[in-house]
Amino acid sequence: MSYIRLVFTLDLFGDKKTGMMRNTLRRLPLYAQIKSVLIRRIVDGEWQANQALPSEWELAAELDVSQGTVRKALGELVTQGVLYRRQGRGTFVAEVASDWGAGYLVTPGLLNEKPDELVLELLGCSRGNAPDEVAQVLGLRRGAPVIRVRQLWRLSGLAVALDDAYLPAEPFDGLDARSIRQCGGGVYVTLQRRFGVRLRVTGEQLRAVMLGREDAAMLGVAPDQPVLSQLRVSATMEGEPLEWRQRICLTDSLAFTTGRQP
Amino acid sequence: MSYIRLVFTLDLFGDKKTGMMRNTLRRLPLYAQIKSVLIRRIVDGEWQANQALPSEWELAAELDVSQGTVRKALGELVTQGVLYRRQGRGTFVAEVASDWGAGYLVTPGLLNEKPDELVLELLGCSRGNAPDEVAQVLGLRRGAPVIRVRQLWRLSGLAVALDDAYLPAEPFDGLDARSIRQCGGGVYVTLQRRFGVRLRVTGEQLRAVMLGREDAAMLGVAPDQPVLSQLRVSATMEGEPLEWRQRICLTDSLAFTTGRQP
DNA sequence: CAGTGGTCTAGACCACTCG
DNA sequence: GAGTGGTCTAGACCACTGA
Repeated sequence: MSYIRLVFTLDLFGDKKTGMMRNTLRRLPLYAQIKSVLIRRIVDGEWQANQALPSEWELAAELDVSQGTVRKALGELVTQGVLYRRQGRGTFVAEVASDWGAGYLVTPGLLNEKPDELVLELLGCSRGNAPDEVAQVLGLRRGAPVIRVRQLWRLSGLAVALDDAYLPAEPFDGLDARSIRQCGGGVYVTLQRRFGVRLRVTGEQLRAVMLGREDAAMLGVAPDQPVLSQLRVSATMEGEPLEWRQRICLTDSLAFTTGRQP
Repeated sequence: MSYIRLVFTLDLFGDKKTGMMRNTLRRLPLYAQIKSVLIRRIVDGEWQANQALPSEWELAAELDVSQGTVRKALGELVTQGVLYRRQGRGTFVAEVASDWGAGYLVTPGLLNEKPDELVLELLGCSRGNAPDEVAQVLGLRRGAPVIRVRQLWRLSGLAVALDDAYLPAEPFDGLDARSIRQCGGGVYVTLQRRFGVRLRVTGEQLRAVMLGREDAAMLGVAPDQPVLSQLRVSATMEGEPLEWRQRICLTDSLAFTTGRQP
């Protein structure tokens, strides 16, 4: 519409008349640029969770690309879990990912797909220095200031998992137990609402270890039993790692499935 | 070209002239039907592993659909891991999935992406009756005849995992230790080569358990240590479950990552 | 250089949802 | 019935590969 918008569009997308990108300007495919624009606008709060985006045709007109290109961009965001689609209704912003992450707990045996009803409980939020491993993964200097968040997961009252998350302190100045509780207890929800940062899981490792005395006390179970140790790194949509998290998960009565919740 | 081909095409795809499917004939989208045709031809051995398919345009002409539709079908098969693409070269049939499956072992810490060099060793292949859980998952009657395959995984000589796989005996009559060894020791490779069945993992569960005495002996390690217990069900491309597999995985020096190998 | 996958457009119709 | 996502086509150009 405006001059600003016109300049912006030309700069970002190149020559539209031909339907092709100018080679000199080309960095990313059009649909990838559309993705970035949409992510930016979602993170900036232009559309809230479970709210519908403009239709594919409206977005196409607004962004001055074809509907197919918008569709491709939306499709990738759906795959990434940022959006979801409902035929005949529209495209919607997904809820921020749960702190639990992909996968879910089910009764062992692979048939009963009982979705979990996990309850998250914040144990504490403190400041400290980054352990070497955390610093390395998050790209911080040794001993850099970090925020440590400890959480407990309960399934129908019983403790089933214990989380230990580290975030760089610098970009998250106001993050404390109160603000996390205010947002419902989840780190990801809090980062989204308070800092406009939307994280996604980028790496995960699993091991079987013996439950230590301290963790056992936190969980209220006997020590010296085998537990699933889950290591996870999450990053911004742009790929910058911002969270290192370790989880101890009891799997004596529940099994951990990989993949998304159905 | 021929009469047979014409009838086949019309029956399968409906009215091509309009570019739309006739409502009366419609069951699946065109691209999904193309997928089925391609899977059939791949499983039938029309193209071998790492061999190029005809180009998208050739397939489009042959199947009497547009290149875009072929592309969408190929794209989903790439996502499923059946095919892979190389820009400027072509679309190729992927190797049959390894018995190891998705995920891989790495040194703990999430940074070193050292791909594994796992060696598979066949311990035995015997016939027996399906345990109840296996029968239930595979849709067999209680005590139905099954084939049990035991395998050992080694990483630079050291045993790291122990597999216990069950398959229904009926469709796999000639399957024995000799034929599996002949195909390199993998169950999936053997099923593909000898029976034209291509399996894909459809479900996976993980738990932490204590290593039992017998399994410890098989692995040549001390019992009473925590190990990762992995339960997996695999099915044909059409979705019929055909394999139940349990794995014991040592994770004291190696961590198990989720997701595909990079 | 020819051939391949990768991107993009414009236009069309279908299937679903909801008022 | 209007509006949305879902599918399909035809045609074009780009970027990469390998002979």
